Amino acid sequence: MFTLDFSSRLPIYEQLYESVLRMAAIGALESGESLPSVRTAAQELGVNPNTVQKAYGMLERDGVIHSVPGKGSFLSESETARKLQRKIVEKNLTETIHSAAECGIRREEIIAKISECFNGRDEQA
Amino acid sequence: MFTLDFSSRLPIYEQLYESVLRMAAIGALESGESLPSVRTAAQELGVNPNTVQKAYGMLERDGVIHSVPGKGSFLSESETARKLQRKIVEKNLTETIHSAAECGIRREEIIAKISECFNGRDEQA
Amino acid sequence: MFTLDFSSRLPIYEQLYESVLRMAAIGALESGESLPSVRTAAQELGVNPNTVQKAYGMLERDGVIHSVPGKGSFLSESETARKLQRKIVEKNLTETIHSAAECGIRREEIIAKISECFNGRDEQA
Amino acid sequence: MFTLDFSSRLPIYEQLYESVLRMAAIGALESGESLPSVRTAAQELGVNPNTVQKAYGMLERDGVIHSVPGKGSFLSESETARKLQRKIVEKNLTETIHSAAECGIRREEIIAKISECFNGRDEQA
DNA sequence: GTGGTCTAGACCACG
DNA sequence: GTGGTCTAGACCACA
Repeated sequence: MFTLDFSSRLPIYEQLYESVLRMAAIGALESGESLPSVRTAAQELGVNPNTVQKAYGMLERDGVIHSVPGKGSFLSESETARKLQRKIVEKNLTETIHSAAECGIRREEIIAKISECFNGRDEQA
Repeated sequence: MFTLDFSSRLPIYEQLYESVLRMAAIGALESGESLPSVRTAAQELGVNPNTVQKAYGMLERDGVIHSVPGKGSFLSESETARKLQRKIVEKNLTETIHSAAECGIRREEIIAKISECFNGRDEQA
Repeated sequence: MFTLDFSSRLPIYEQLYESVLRMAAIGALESGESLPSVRTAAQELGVNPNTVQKAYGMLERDGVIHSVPGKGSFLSESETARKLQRKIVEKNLTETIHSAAECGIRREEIIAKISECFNGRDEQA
Repeated sequence: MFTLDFSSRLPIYEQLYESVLRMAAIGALESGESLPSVRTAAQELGVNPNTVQKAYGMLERDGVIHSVPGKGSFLSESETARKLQRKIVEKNLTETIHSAAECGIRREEIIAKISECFNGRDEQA
């Protein structure tokens, strides 16, 4: 379901947060769809329920999901997820490009990198 | 001297590492130039000497600086710093662009962002 | 019939309790009027019968309704509901105003808020 | 230092959150002032460090405090706390007054309540 | 010493 | 069964 990298420096709960957000943003999860329960997710991912709870808590705080005690956790309007995800990615982009510019990477090189990354993607659209 | 942000989530030693690396990469520090001693830097930056020591240690490990016992720390070939910095920035760029592509940001939007960031820079070159 | 907000943090049974109490207090339900059966209400509201049972139980405990075995639940003297509701609201008011006063909100601001809330209400009375 | 009510329905971490926020909002804590460490606060309050951590985490997320690993937790601009506190209290006021209006409490009664609550307060100003 | 993450396991309220 | 809170205790990174 969700991907975790235990050797990463990023906390597990943050990875899970991003994982759910990303899936919601790209439409792999739909509005109102129910997420795996805290315990189920914990078991499947091999982590402690508290860790999942923390990730779900952050997602709820940010309006991406809403948890109903006794019922489960559900995706809120997927538009919320899309907007949030986009905001995060844009922030990352701006920061990264700035730091690239600062150390003398030329505009053309970045654009070349973009082409690399988009290889085989645009053709689908 | 070097820039630190104490409210950042990045460890101080890592910020210091990046700060020295960046200054070396853009030529603000020259090959062979001497760095402030661990104690001096610690005092000026208002941080623990251990923290400076750790940053210097990492820089030495990566060949950016070299310590001469009893004399201090000196910048190695600035070309080393430039290469390393470039490698890091390119890695960041690739990752960021990939994640942007993954969540549906279009190629044109990224290029637009680049133009924003480079505004007023290219003219200087 | 009754209003429930499933995304609220308040338990459903408590929302239902308040909803019935409010309707009784404002006269939308009259003395002796029969309430929907536990099962009917549960079905219409899309909640678990246990939940309705719990709300009804609390209302009966507080003398707002009374159940006649085999016949159903009926509103008691609506005066009871009014008094209870009033007691609750007054308690809330006192607490809220106190906490507002504690953190430096001025008397005039609260009175202004009251005018906002009563806009278009007093005229009806 | 901070007040907790273990018999309250409000979670401890939320009580602690509100307690710190209130003290910051009324100026009992000043900008930049250091808060008791997680462990210290936990011991003094007789709760688990994790509980304090959760409260501190929420305060940091809301910009009221900022935690520096290895150094401690510090109050951010106290203006942030004041604004947040005010926003919360105003929301409570509006809700409470609305519900009072809904069940037929008259404007004058609420104003009378205000006078009760402000007894002995305004004279200080 | 500090904050931060994670686990294991208990208990409660809700449905 | 569900989510939510809390505890106890471990471990890490940082200063």
